[in-house]
Amino acid sequence: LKWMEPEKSLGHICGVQIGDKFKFRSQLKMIGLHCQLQSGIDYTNIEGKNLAISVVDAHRYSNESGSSDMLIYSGHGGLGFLGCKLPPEDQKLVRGNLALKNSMDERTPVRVIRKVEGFQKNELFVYDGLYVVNHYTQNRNEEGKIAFQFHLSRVPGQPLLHKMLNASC
Amino acid sequence: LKWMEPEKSLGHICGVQIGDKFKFRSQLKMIGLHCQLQSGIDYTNIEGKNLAISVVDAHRYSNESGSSDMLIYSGHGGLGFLGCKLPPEDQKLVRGNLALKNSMDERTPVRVIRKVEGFQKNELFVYDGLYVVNHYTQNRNEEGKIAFQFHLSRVPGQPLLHKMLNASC
DNA sequence: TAGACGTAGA
DNA sequence: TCTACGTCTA
Repeated sequence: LKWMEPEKSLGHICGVQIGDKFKFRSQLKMIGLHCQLQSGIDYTNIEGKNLAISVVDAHRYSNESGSSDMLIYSGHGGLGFLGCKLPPEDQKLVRGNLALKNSMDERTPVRVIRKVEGFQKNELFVYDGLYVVNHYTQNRNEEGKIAFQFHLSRVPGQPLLHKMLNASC
Repeated sequence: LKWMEPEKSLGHICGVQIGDKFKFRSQLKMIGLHCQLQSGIDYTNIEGKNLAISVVDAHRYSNESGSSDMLIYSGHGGLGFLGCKLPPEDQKLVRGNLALKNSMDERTPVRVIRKVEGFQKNELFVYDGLYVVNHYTQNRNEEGKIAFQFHLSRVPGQPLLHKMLNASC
């Protein structure tokens, strides 16, 4: 018996609800919510174009979350993650970054998973539902290197995450 | 129900035989053969002294295995593993390195697990039985940094590993 | 072959 | 907080 890789798809995953919690990235992969074990941006080829299907905000880059329905997600690459000892480089519009741009162009939904503080300092990954990429910026960071920021907004009409979290306490 | 960490102990593990194969480091940890997920040297405090209980040779450092009953195991640290992009440093006689020295002084056995090529390029971890640390050297490597090498020899009277591997093919 | 928002223990 | 002979995908 061989485990079948779940097919990568856009939008909600059958059986997974907003507020569902997971301890390990491997669990996100198992159920097909986010199929990358370490990479923050997951994407797949849909009709010849690479589209982002999910992102994990584990606070390893300097993301920002102004309000509960906004997320500013840093692009990958450039060795810009917090605590990296290697000299910084420019980020490039490739792989996950390019996929997020394509998702913006196509206005396709992106699943968002957030790492949150759980009971007794345990950290958990929580499914926060669907977002769309409104736009992205390409700036130079403090080290003078190119860095992307993708501005996501939560698709309206979904249950509020903090209410789901409180409900399950 | 909570999974109990196996107690770290010297010598053979009950139920594990020489030649037993494992795909993941997490499995070595589960059965208590080697309780570090990434670290190559596992050790524990026995009567006030840190003694090495197991090492994994995954060929990430420049180890040498002259014959089937010898193993020259590189110390950890100093960023000396193959492919490391950071500037090299001196290794220090701490943690795993110190534990291997202590094991030498006490002549206590050290379990050896080797990563080997399996069927169709699959790599596997194989239990190779008990070794003792005969001596260690402290040299300067090509970059002029201090590096340890621990010289282990296989405890006599154990089944030959290659015979066990052939037997299970 | 290299990159990647991991994970647990010291 | 930092280290560490991992593990998977592209």
